[in-house]
Amino acid sequence: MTPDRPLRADAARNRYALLKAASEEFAAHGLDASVADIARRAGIGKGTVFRHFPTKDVLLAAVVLDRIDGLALLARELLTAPDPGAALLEFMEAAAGRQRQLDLSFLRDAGGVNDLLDDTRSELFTAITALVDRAKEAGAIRPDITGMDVILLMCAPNHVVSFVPDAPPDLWRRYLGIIFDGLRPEGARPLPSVS
Amino acid sequence: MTPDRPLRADAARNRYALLKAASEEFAAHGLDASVADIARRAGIGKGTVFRHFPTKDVLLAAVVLDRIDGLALLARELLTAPDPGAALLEFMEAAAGRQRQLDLSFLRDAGGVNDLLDDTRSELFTAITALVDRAKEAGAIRPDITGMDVILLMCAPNHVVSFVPDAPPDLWRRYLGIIFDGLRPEGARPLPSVS
Amino acid sequence: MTPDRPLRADAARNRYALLKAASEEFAAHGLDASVADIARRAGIGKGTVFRHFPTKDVLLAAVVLDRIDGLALLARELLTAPDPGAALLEFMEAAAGRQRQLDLSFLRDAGGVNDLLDDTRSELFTAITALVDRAKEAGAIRPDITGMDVILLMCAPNHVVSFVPDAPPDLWRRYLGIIFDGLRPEGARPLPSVS
Amino acid sequence: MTPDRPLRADAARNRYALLKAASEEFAAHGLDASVADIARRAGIGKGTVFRHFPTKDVLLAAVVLDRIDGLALLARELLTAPDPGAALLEFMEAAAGRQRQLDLSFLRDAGGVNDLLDDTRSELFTAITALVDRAKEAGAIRPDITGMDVILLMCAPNHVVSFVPDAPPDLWRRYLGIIFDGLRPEGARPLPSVS
DNA sequence: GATGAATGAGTATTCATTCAT
DNA sequence: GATGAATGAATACTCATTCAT
Repeated sequence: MTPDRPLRADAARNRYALLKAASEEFAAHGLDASVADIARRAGIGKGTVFRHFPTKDVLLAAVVLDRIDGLALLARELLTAPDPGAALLEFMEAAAGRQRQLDLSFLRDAGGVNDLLDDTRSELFTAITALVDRAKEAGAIRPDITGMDVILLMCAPNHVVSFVPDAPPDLWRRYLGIIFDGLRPEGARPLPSVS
Repeated sequence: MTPDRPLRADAARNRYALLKAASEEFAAHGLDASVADIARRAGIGKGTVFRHFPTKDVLLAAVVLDRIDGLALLARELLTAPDPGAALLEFMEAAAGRQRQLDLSFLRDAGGVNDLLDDTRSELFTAITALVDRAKEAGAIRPDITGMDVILLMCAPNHVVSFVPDAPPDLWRRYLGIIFDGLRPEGARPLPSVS
Repeated sequence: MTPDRPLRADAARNRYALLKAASEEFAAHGLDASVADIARRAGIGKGTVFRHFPTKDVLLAAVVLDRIDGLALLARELLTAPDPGAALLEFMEAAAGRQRQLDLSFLRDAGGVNDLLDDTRSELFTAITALVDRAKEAGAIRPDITGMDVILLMCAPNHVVSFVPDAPPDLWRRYLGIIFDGLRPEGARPLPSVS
Repeated sequence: MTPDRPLRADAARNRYALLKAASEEFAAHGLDASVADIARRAGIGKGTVFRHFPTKDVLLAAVVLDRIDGLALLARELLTAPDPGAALLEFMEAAAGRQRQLDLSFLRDAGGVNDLLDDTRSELFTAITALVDRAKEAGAIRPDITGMDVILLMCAPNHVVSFVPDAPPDLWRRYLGIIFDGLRPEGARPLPSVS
């Protein structure tokens, strides 16, 4: 994330605008977002994009890294919240809310490009697992749920909503509510074992 | 679906191979799947693809129609099953299972090409709503769930699993289990109202 | 023109319909006329087109040959008409009139495919030259005009008219009138010598 | 014609080479000239063609505009020449001479793409009509000739010559001579009235 | 003999990436 | 350092021609 040596002021400004623009374009058009559009939205030249990120894939990885990093930070903060169940819910809400701007699908596609990214992903995973364990200990969620389950399911509400044209902006909360109720211990049925 | 007049034997074989190959390629590469790759996978020439389907969009619509049609059929059958709750779960399992080869995202993208497709989509929606209503009357699922919720959520398990590299082939069952538990009346919390 | 051995009745019918359709399609769309459209217009299958003419070029040559042959016939008949000047004008009118269905541009593009075509072209040239010589002897046209001039200029009126969208169907007569007046001896200026 | 702001040196060079190559390829192969061939002839990449002109049609329009603009300029200049008949002949000679590289057929095919083109075409028409009127007043050409006649007929010599393989490069002068004699008042016959 | 399904080379156009300015 | 012009591989689609039915 922090580059090897400090950037010149204008370069830093460009890098920031670039990441923001890329995040928005990727959110709007998926992986098909064109470098030209990203550059235009950032108000810089196409060549400058490639000066900052040698390929489009690396740019994508940087955008994803930004997201993951923010989520990992939040997850660590919530570890000290008083109500573990509420903390987990709050985390999932925050994740879904931010994600609306950038489908975490990209998590899937941005692997192998950047070691830092893999590290940050691990940190996120660790923090979420801790959140989940606390919630389980508090009896807020059923015991057969793992951190990975939460990571995976927190992506679902936005994905689900993406099928609805002109969806109200907080429709995702409905699906997060349902899914979170599925995580609760009340009325839980044993989950199928997976081969 | 069934073409106007019977196809020549080779044409029928090609059409079948083409739909299968298209389904697989679209599943693997999304809408970016190239016609050339589809043709190669089907073992036919590029031109033959266009003889059967005048544009890539129409081909996509045909693939999607195949899926939707099968699902609608199943949903109608399950309307007469003895246990309404089990029937709904079975439907969602079948949907998720078939969908593993073709992300229903395509539901979203293949509109407007084919009237038959729109009709079949409506039929699917009607049948699912009936399934849901029966399950609600039987007390198998909470009363604030709609047919649309089910349609949307039944897409989630596969999406969720798509983030897992080398996932076991039935991992999706785990997430369907969790989500279905979220649909149950036990321990249900009121869902957030949506603006 | 006459094929090596007599065709079966249906084949002959097809061949005739094919030549007619090809003539019309070439007239309407130029060399870009598609074999599929020609076949459709003739009411026969595409494969049958290729049974009669091994390539599109050969089909074109056959169409052109038909035209040339008809013109050559007419030119020979007019050699015995009483007024040589009127005969030449009549020939040019007939040529332009028929040509409206098939731009003789094809004369240019259909060479080298068919010996018979080259022969017939020669016959046409001979007959026209004779028509011109008679007209010159009668003082109806200026002496520095050759048969080739007439061949070339008789194509011009239709070409000229092709630039006019929605041209009245006999606009070409206006331009043939002007050009023919240019062939007359009255007011003729010496033509530039050509290197 | 002159672009909005000065092009970089290399871009200007490319643009010029591109227009030249396009003009030649269109002349040689008509509208079927391929963009790839044009690019190759210009010595630039295919993509560069599309940077300069967003579609093939626009490129064609640019080529045609170049021609028309030059002709309109010349026509306006000749309006002040001392001998109106000679001025008209000179104009037609120039038109035919330039046209040898680009059949004005394109006048017909490049419409609707470019407003400037339509305007320039109108200017050309106005100037030619003025040239013709002056020549009529001077008695150099017959009174029943219009500006449109001249526009149409000035295309004819090159078309006529295009049928002659290996034609001497100034053969068109011969046919322009004949046609121009047809425009003269001496020996003019009434033109057929057109429905 | 006739048909039309299959083929694949060819076309216009896009876009990530490189490089001259 | 920044720019945007140039590049060419890739893509959807067409059509003359071949060949199984």
